[in-house]
Amino acid sequence: MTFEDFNFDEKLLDGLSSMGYTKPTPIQGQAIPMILENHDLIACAQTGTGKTAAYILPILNKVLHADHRHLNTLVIAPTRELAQQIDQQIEGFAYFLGVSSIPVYGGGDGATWDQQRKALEQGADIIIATPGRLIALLAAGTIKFDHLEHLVLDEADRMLDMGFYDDIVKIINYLPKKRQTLLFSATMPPKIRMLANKILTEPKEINIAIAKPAAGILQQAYVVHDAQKGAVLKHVLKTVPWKSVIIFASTKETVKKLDVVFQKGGLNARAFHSDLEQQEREEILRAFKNKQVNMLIGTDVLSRGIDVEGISLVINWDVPPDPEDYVHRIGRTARAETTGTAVTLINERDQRKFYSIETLIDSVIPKLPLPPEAGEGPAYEPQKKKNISGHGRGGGGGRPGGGGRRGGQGQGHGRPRGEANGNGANANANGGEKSDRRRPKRRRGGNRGGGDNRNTGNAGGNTENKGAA
DNA sequence: AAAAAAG
Repeated sequence: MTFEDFNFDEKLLDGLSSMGYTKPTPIQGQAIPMILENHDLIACAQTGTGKTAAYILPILNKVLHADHRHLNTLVIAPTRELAQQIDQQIEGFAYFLGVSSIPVYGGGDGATWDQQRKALEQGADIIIATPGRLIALLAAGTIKFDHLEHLVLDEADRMLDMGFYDDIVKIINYLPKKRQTLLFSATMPPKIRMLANKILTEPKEINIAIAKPAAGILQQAYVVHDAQKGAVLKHVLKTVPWKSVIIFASTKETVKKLDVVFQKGGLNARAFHSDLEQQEREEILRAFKNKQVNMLIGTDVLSRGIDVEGISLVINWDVPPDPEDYVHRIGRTARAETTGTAVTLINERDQRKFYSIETLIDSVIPKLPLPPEAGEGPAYEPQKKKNISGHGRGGGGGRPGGGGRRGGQGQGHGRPRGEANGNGANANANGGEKSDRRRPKRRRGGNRGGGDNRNTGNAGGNTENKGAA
């Protein structure tokens, strides 16, 4: 299949080939014809699947022949950075097409507000907005959507997580009833279904996304006490090759603390979170993309959608509260057919959360032994039972970081894609069917045995849960 | 149980 198959306008095809687009991704192959046929669409897909182009290209093809005096398309996205990025991607094509787009989001000073107003007065074909500012502009009467033809909700699940349900409904009340609506979401929880029923008409459905990280990502974890995180972080930064790295933490406070440490260490790092001025956020991201800054310490505001080349390493200082966020965090590496490493530090409190991630992605992530300088860590026992005090398995030999057991660890890195974990644990070879919703209740094999840490008896633990209903 | 987004 090629882009020629879609009967795109010559100008768009020229643009595509000069930008190096050759072959549609799976989601593009499925979504583009449906969108061209004016169907509403629910698409389960993550970033990194070519999702943005999947809706932008057919919309651009239609906008080419539309009346350029009116706003034609509204894209709503959860974060400002994502809105910017979508806008930039559109600009890339617009260059060839004479189609215009405006990003609209808050956080700037008064000047930004005025700029956006002015830009809107000049008119544009496509507007990419975050909900808050959009509502403000609608309420002020600055934006008129009387002739809108397309509405896109990007990362819809994320937006609902962030409490935007009412805002979205409010925005939709300003839109013409007759329009094409496209909803993209990484997951399909009931709330998304409800929203879809409310705002879509006889939608087609596509399901591309498997909550499964790209094949090029080598995933690893260390089971640690809090006090050991620093030493392990250092070790990882030293032993895994990287040019640009993102270190994720779940709270702004943690990000700020880490930043202080990094600055003291003289590292070329910047913190990234929502307490920063928007201008600063933009400047930092720009510097990171330019490689003037090579380390970013960020909250989950960075975890979705941000596409920066050359991030070969992602470190999770902690386990994200929402398992989906894990997939998004590590998806910042290994973009565009490259490979990358994702390392997660798991303390005692986070073990259950990490286990639910392993369940979600249906694979067991290897727990590496701690480097000697970090000392000995706790065991990985996410399914901890309330043991009657005294017995239980205690710690005998079950330590992933078990002393002296480091043989052959270094080779974990830089492994070619496809055998990321180097063991059978990645039981994911199927095309990604998620029939496997079971939730094992039993304690798994864990790291018992202290043998080859890459593959400790987890498989065995998994087979048991058939009986559990 | 945390972040983000309007000001």
